[in-house]
Amino acid sequence: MTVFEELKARGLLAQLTDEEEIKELINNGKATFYIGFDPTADSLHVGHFMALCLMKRLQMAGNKPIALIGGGTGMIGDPSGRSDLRTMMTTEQIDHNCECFKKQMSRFIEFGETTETGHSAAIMVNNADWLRDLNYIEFIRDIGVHFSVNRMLTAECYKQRMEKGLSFLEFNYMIMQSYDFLCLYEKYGCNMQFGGDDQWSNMLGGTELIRRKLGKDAYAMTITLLLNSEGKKMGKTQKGAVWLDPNKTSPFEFYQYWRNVADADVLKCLRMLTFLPLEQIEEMDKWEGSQLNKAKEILAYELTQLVHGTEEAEKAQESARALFAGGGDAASMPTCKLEEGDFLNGTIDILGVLVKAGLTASRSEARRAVEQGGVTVDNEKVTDIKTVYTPEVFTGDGIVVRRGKKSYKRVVM
RNA sequence: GGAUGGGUUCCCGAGUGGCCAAAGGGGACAGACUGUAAAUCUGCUGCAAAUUGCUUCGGUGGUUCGAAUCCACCCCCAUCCA
Repeated sequence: MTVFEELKARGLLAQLTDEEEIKELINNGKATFYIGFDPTADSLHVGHFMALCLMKRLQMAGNKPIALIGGGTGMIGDPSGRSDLRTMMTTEQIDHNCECFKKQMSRFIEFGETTETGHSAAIMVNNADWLRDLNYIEFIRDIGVHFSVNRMLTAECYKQRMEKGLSFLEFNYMIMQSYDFLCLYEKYGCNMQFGGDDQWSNMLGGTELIRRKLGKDAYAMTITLLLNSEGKKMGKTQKGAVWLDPNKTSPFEFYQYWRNVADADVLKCLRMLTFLPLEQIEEMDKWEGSQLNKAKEILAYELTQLVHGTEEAEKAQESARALFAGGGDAASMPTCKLEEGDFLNGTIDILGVLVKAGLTASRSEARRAVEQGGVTVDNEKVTDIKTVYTPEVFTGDGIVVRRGKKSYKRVVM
């Protein structure tokens, strides 16, 4: 199976400028492609992960990947798929985020020097290098002439914003991204750009700019956004994105997120996010009912392994099994340490413990949780909000405090 | 710069002097049911030393016994005009 066929079979392909040409290029390892990542936070998330997987797949097929970090475009903020202006970040923040991105990416993609031998080694560039020092007049004379405002306004990404308002700053985003493509084309012979489906209009801007400016052909292809069965973007929780940084989303939380996807979404996730052979996935497609739970476990394990490594994946799986299937020892259970100062008159009440452990945001919330029967300490339901604990119970292994079915913490001294 | 309509809690949205910590919906959380799923039902959803007190309706001042609600100025958003 060729790379192209595989991508297609996994349901990853969304829109392509020229299917035949792209197929030809990537199947034969003749593509030098780039994917841009704007440093909107200090960690990558699941959406980025998909893009990185795509990079990896194409790299394995002999193509040369360029990971573009948007230290320049991040200064502007992509309006695509947004209903309002992004909060502007300071240059320091952006640079910090770029550094974080760099570190995380190196875990997934093999980067290296561009040598004659290692022609498929990936390279990483930052568009801050050419965007931040642009001269406005020169730039709009040189690049700006090639863009028709009339046409830009018809682009989907701007249309949505016509109701809520769109600032001139954001309006320029497409031009910046197009310019990136042009620069990479000239500098590295980058002839292809990939990205999320929401990037389509920005990417077309680039191919068109290259055609107008250089009279050359460049291609663009988008990957399907990972949506759940309800049409919402996956990889988001109430608390925010599911991060790849273990300090922001622990391997266990990460595992749990995938362990808990809806029935309707498991197979799609397996196909789009994992590297498991398609035949194996097709086999799982026949599973039904509670058997799908097995598929969810596989999904969660596979992804945790890809992102956090085998050891962490094992640990997360162990903990999950111990916790939900009962019995066993939750080895890597998240722990919270109490200080002397947390005790008042030698005791701490259950509400205090819940807040301290981060299981509830406030004492009021903790109170409600207890009153509703959602709190368990060492497998015993706590019903009295006045329950207090003395320091002794936290010595040794401490106690296991559980809020609801899925959040728990070991509390020690 | 001018005219008009707006800014309410996580989101949408009601509220035009006290009965307002603020209707309704969504979401989130918890309970029942289950398969760590979905659907459904129930509860709950500002904070706390908790039958009470405190802080909150874009901001700052003011009127009033009392303001999300009235007044002044300011900031922000949308639409139309320039």
